[in-house]
Amino acid sequence: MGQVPPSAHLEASDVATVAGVLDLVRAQGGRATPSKRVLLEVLFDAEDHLSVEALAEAVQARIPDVHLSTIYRNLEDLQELGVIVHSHLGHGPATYQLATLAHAHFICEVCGKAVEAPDAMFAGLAKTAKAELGFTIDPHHFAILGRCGDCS
Amino acid sequence: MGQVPPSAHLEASDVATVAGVLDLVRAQGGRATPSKRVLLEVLFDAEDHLSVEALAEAVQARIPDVHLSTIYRNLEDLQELGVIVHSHLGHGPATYQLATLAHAHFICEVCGKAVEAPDAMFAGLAKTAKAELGFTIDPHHFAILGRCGDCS
DNA sequence: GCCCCAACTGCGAGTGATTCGCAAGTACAC
DNA sequence: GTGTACTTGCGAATCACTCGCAGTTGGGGC
Repeated sequence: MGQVPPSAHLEASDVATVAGVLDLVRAQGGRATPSKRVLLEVLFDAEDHLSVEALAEAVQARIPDVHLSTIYRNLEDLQELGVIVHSHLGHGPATYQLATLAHAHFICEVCGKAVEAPDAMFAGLAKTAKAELGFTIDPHHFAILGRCGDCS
Repeated sequence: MGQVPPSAHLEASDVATVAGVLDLVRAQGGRATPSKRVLLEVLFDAEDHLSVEALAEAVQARIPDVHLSTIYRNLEDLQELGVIVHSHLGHGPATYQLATLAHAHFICEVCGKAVEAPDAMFAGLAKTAKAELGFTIDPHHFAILGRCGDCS
């Protein structure tokens, strides 16, 4: 800790640092445990989404005895706090990342390549879905399949 | 069989009837087995997508001893032939339906309601994805999450 | 500082969906 | 009819999680 004042009246804000998230965890009645801290450090360091397997490997590199079920439980807690999200990039296990970095994906069903899709690309669909179906879309959760340029 | 001539030179066409699909199966070196026939009848009768569990129940109502793994294997074969597709409507098991009936879905992440989305709604996204990323999208496979009008 | 207890953890077993290996069964080309 | 390659039933295996439980520990309260 350092850049965050010793609490007093912090309000679920400053989720931009590991320490900030741990303050939020405590504010919600949780505990700032080593496994949670290291998991957060890994997530903050990650450049893209990670599978639970990859997360576990990274966490266990620093704390060897952290059990997979603990990773799952911590991920679930952090999701409930809204700090992270998971998404499904095709079949296979889910991937996790910081909520602030969430984005949509196109996955090539031939070569498996994942392409990140800018949110702006979904503006039209979001508008139509809202207007015609009353539906507010969140395009981040499930990837959209298709074929990349090389495989068309 | 009846409306399809006894083969001779049929060309993977007429996939609009059970008999037509079974001809295609044979043409590709497969066998027209009872379990495959009944599975197809169930799929042709179905109005919407069915889970493997529902399919198995319907098939077993007519042929009690069909094993789940047989259902899975037949579904896989029919997918390879392009006759059916499966899609994921949120977490939970996949659902299957005739390829000709495939469409996209919006799923409410609060109440779970599934809304069918007309393909036209994706025309803009398809165009932009193609133009900007070279990506040809197939929006049918994974549902898009969000909130329905009632839950917003 | 110390205490206490709810939150957390490791561990192993359980679950749900799907896949696999194998030996017995059967569709269908010849 | 016959042979054989495709199918099937069955049970075990796998994969991604989830759960129950008993022991551990963070951190608010004194």
